[in-house]
Amino acid sequence: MTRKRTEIKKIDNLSARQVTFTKRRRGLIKKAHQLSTLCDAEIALIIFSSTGKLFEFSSSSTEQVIERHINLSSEKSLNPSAQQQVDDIPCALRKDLSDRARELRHLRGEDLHELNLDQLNQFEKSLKASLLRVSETKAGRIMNEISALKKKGSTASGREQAHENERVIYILQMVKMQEAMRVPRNNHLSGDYDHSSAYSNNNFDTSLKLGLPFPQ
Amino acid sequence: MTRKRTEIKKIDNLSARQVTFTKRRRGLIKKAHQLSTLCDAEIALIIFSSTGKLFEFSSSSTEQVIERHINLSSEKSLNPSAQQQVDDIPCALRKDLSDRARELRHLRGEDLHELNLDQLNQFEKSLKASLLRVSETKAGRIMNEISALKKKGSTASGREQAHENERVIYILQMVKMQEAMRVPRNNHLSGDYDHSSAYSNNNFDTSLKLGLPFPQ
DNA sequence: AACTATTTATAAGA
DNA sequence: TTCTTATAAATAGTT
Repeated sequence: MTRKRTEIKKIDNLSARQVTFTKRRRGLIKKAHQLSTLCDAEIALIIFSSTGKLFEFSSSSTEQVIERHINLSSEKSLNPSAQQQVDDIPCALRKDLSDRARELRHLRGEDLHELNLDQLNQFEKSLKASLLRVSETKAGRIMNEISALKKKGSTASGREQAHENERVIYILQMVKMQEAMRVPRNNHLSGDYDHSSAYSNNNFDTSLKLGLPFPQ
Repeated sequence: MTRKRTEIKKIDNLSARQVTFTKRRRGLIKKAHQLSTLCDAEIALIIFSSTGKLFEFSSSSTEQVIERHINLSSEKSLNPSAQQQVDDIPCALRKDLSDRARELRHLRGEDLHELNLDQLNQFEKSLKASLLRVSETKAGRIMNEISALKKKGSTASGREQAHENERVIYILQMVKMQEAMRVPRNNHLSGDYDHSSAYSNNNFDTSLKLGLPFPQ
């Protein structure tokens, strides 16, 4: 929407993504407010950033709009059990609990035998996505540390400098660690993998030798 | 916002209001979609027109976003007693639920800002451990497939062979995939996995060398 | 955090 | 309703 036409796909660069998120989030909430005012509409807008931070706008209260939405949905759904009474709630809760417990076990790498190969692959994918997020979060932290240091560095003097130097060394270690622990980005299942990235430092034997009478 | 600057207050004229509602509703949903795509955000947008008609947009499912919103709200509120029913059991359950929800969010790479750098490193470690287990599990599956084939191969004859070949190709793809999706070995900082898994039951005469992260 | 060149959204008119 | 168009508003890249 300016300087250049923007393609609508995930922004790779973390800081650019954060900036765009802030700008567009504000714009979106502003528009939501305008629509609710101009046209007397009831609106709830819930936004979770990729880091999990919550932003919301609501013309009345988010809970109220959610309730209205749920009421309408459950009216639509021909499932009367969805409207259980007090007695059923613990039951549903229990189900929820055990579902989550199961997912947790899997995410911790436990009971993986319950999953088939496709599910395992799916799972590996999402674990990698999580790792990527952790990396990004760490990278963000480290950048903040560095820019804070830079600022401070210009005003630091005398004995402060010593402590600061230690801090710099610590951060450099963090950066190295971050480098070393980076996970390859490609996680598509089929075809052409990018072996050029991130695999240069692995010390596994990657040769595949199968004594079967079939082409590799 | 054109031809004339628009004052943000309820539009008196009904048909003008309806026209504006339609236009701006579309615009808003478009923007919400763009934000969710560009910045990898999870968004739910619920719009009730003044006549009570529901319009909604959600990057995943509205219910999912609502649930996340509710979880976060109930976690934040330090007043659990207000949400509780007569029993203690639902209380404990609810607590359990939200604890697990929180851990799940972290494991999915959400809300990582809640963690400090050390916790992030810890977390990265456990994610990698999980990934390793997934790899191992997949490797085990693949090995089993191969040895099953081997056994069958000796007795297979004629037309069975064709189907079997397909199966082998499938497995080879799995093996390749396994290769490509492997995570680089952990480094000094994140530590020390136990690589002493008992994967030496190599009881078929075909030599299989997989770049698996444990000793053969 | 501010600027600005452009793109995008949209109010009014056809 | 749909399309057109003049203009307001949003915003990507830059500083």
